[in-house]
Amino acid sequence: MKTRDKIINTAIQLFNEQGTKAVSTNHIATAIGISPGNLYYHFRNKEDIIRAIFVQMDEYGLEKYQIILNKYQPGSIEAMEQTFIMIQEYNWRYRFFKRELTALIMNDPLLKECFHSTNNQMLDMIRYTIDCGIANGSIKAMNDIEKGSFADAIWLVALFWLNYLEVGGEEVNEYTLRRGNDVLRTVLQPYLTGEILKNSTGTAVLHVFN
Amino acid sequence: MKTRDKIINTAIQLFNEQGTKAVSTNHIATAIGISPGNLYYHFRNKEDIIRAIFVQMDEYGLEKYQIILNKYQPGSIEAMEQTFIMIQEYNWRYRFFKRELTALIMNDPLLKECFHSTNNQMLDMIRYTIDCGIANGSIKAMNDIEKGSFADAIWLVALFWLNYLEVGGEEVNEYTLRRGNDVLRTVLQPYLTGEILKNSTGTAVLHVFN
Amino acid sequence: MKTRDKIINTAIQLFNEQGTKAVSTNHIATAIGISPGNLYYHFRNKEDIIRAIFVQMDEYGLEKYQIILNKYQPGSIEAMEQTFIMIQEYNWRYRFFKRELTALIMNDPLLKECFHSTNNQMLDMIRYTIDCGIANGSIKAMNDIEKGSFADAIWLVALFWLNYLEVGGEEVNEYTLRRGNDVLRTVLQPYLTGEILKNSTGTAVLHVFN
Amino acid sequence: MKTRDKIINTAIQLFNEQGTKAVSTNHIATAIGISPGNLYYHFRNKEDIIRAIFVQMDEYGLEKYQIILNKYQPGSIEAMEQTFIMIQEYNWRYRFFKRELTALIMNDPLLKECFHSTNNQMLDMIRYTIDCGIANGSIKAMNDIEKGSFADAIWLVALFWLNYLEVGGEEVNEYTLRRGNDVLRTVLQPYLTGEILKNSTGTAVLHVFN
DNA sequence: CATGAATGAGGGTTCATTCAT
DNA sequence: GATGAATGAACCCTCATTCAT
Repeated sequence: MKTRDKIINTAIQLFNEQGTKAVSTNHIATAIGISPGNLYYHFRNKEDIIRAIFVQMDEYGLEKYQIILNKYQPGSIEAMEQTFIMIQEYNWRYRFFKRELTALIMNDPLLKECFHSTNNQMLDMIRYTIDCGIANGSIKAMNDIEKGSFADAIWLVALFWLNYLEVGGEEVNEYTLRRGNDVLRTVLQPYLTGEILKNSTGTAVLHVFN
Repeated sequence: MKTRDKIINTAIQLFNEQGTKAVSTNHIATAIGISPGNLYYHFRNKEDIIRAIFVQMDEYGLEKYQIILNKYQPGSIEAMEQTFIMIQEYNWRYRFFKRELTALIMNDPLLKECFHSTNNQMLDMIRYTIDCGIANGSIKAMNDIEKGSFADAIWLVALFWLNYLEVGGEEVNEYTLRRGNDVLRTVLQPYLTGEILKNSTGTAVLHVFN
Repeated sequence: MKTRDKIINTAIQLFNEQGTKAVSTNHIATAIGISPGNLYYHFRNKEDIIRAIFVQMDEYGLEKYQIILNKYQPGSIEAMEQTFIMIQEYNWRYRFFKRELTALIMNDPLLKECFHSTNNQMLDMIRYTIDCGIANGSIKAMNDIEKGSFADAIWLVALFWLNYLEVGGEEVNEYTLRRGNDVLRTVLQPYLTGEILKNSTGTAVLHVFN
Repeated sequence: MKTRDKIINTAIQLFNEQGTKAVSTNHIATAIGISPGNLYYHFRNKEDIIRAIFVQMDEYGLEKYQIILNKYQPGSIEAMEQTFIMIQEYNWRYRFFKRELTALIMNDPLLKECFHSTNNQMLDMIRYTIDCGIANGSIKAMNDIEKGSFADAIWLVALFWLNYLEVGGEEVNEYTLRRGNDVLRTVLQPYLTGEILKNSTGTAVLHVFN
């Protein structure tokens, strides 16, 4: 693996374990076995590393989402569930990021802009998915205000389920993630036309988190 | 005002504005106009300040909640809405705390225990409220698993609406808080028996946030 | 007991346990249950406390020595043994002082002078005792140079036996103190005329150290 | 000279002059002309410096002792005298260490263990030397208890002669060191078989202390 | 690409001491 | 005699960052 990638991956791991403030650039360099100077050859500063991680996050998320879109009908229940699972896996993989999001964004306007752009794209996708669902009859019709709140509710659950678990002192595992899916379904189900959501099997999640 | 209270209040303000890591104990002391030594006369260390803030938070939340319970029927829609508004105000007042929650809890086991205890109490209250609602007929009957997910959904929205706004780059104001109420209603409404929730007027929120 | 004496006694105890640098004036005040201001009403500063302890030490040592002189013939073996035991008890009671002696003296010229004066008095007493012993025939005759070395040897053992134990990682107790007496006898015996020193019974030491 | 060595040497010098507590890490750094950060690049903390000094002490003492063993017959009077002179030189070179020994050991369990190990080795060597002396007839026969006291007496004088001088307010110089040798001889001589110890010329000491 | 010694500002914290009450 | 809040210098140590090699 290239040094640059080693830095990014090691940084992600250490940030997840200890938080960005507790992990110094020298810690990262030591963990990889390179010199502090070398780290600064590849990145201008610590923020630069975090921004690079964000770029990776972005690409990773998009890629995974494309896979889902290729497999499942947009607006279908399956697509929604798979997306939720994917987002949880994503949130777990980069969990330091969401945990410290506000602080990170406060200190780095560039990152702030990048993040908001991505976040808005995701919300747009959700709204588009809802529109698809309404169009194909799987979701009940609703006006724009209702649609906005519905999208917010879904995105809120997807975004913060992991934080909700952490904050509640619960481990992140197959079972607690399935519970997240149940919560999402609690929000979704009343707005679906008829088809009853199958119980999540959790298998998709299972092999992802280890 | 006593020095101890000045320290707590100034710390809250600076933590909210810049985050706990960016605010040094000397910053706090300077902001108040006292010596660094004096700050350490009143608190053993930085964590001690944060714990003292948490104690204040706890008391503040309980007090506000009592006021609501004295005014509104537990399990009623009004009580829920008022509680939601109250929680948002609370979250805003101590917004650094929720933003950095995981990191704070990671570094201070004492705080971790305190927080989990409070958090579980809140969840218990929500479940109790749901039971009241079911008992008095305002909420549809549901089994225990459904009830668990329903409570999680409600608590998730209440806990993280502010973070959702911050993360989305939206200001916290009367309008965005009302939207939070709308999202909560999106989740609640389908599980209510008949009575349609009135649109939130937002007046209660209005004078609270300035 | 008067506050001033409480301060001195508590300071001795804490200094013995933790060393003078680790024990702050506030620690002393807290340990007694008085305010820091009150401590500074009784003593001008920390050094002043240490000097007061030294004065107490001096009086204590003199007093104990007088008791021995009243009971035993100066220059007799019994007087020497009793004196040795007394000095060990004294060194133990104020053990922080000998441990940190050089450092304390370095930082306080006043204390330095006081200590040297006392120390010289003790050496004079030893030389006088030797003279007595030679005069009454219990100690072999020797020239002045030999007498000087002999006095140094005796005083060295008496002064540093406790430090020798501490440095060697040995506890200070009845047994190790008796060993100190044996070492002293190893130095003394060859210079005595005929009378064989009785084995130390240790009883005198026993009830002193608890 | 390498920075690491500069730190060690400067630390020894300053510690000797002012004591370990009075000398801050910043003092050391300033004295060398390096930044505080650089000092902490080479040593984890202040204790680490002291431990490094101890390691140097150990090596230095062993090396010097080997030289003596190669030149003089073990158990011979010459070897003892040379060793005594060497130990005084050693104690002077690292005089802060013996002065503060108990305090240093109290605060650093690692150092404690290291020191005790070295100290026991030295005592073992002395006992071995006595055995050699008895075996080759230069030291009178004695039982084990006597041997133990004899070894303690010798080691006590060797260890604390310098402290005895400091505590007595005497300078450390050629003359006072020779007096130390005289004291040692006062203890030794009665236990030697016949050969009379020559007066120490002190020449070996002379060129060592400047 | 990479090293690693070096920088220096700043962080949390302690403590001898003061002083108004 | 006594209180206790307050001071401020100093301490140990960290860390993002630089730069000669």
